Amino acid sequence: MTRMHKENNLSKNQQIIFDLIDKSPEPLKAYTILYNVQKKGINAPPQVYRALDKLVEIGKIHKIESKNAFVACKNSDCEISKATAFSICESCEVVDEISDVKLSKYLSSFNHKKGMKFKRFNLEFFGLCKKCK
Amino acid sequence: MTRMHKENNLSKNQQIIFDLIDKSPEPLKAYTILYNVQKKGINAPPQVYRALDKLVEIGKIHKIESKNAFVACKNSDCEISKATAFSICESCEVVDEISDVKLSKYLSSFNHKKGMKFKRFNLEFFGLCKKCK
DNA sequence: TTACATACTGTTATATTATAACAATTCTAA
DNA sequence: TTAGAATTGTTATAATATAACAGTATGTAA
Repeated sequence: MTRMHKENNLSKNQQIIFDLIDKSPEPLKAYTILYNVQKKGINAPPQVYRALDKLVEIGKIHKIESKNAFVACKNSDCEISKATAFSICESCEVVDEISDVKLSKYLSSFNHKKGMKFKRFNLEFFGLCKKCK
Repeated sequence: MTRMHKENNLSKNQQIIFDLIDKSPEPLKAYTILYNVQKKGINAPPQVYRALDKLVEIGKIHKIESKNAFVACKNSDCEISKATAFSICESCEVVDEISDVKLSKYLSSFNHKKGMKFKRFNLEFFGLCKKCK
């Protein structure tokens, strides 16, 4: 077994999969990732999903729920990983992570009337990007 | 073939499935719906998904993306169906649609720096509800 | 250094969610 | 009344995700 890459805090599989997502200009789906890492010895879905789960948990990537796809976090080393917002073009499917301090603060301090305490949110905007409109 | 229930704008299958979702205290998944409407002659997944797609399109129901489940719209006959917000308890899984005019206005008028024009958004808050915290 | 707990890996099988494709029926509006 | 649009029914299959189990690596505390 190769040694783990603990110097940067990610295990071997986590690093391979993070690198792939981080280099991708678009959100990647789990099975697209699988096909692309089979040459590196990652052969089965559970290996991909486990790495994805961990990367989401530590904020290195985010899941775009409406697309079942994953993007690397672009916001200052994932400080706001529990407060995510994305813009999604309905035509060309481009996804951008929105980093807007005011928006983030506004939502983070939003209080539910029914007394719920929020720890996390995910916001997905849909529309047409500059090119497509 | 039985006649369609056009008096209220929904087809037979759409009405059956909407009624089920509307009566449910919790979000329903597509296959849970399927199992529950088989006695009414809806036998196959495409019949369920087609009705769901249409109901989402016309704003009678919403999809909770993080749960792949569907809830009836509770907001004044679905006027804001293109601007949805939900609170989700991570412990008991209770989901509530948030109807907060200020929040809705704030997000509807949010402008993306990159010049994207938004037509729609979906916001999901996660935390612990009153009972669970 | 050992031994224990925790995290990670590999693997097979299967569960869950969703759509393609095609044929037929029903509805609606002109 | 008839043509187009929407809906239905059906079979098959695609796409997404997890269960379960066995083994390996790593950190840490005795």
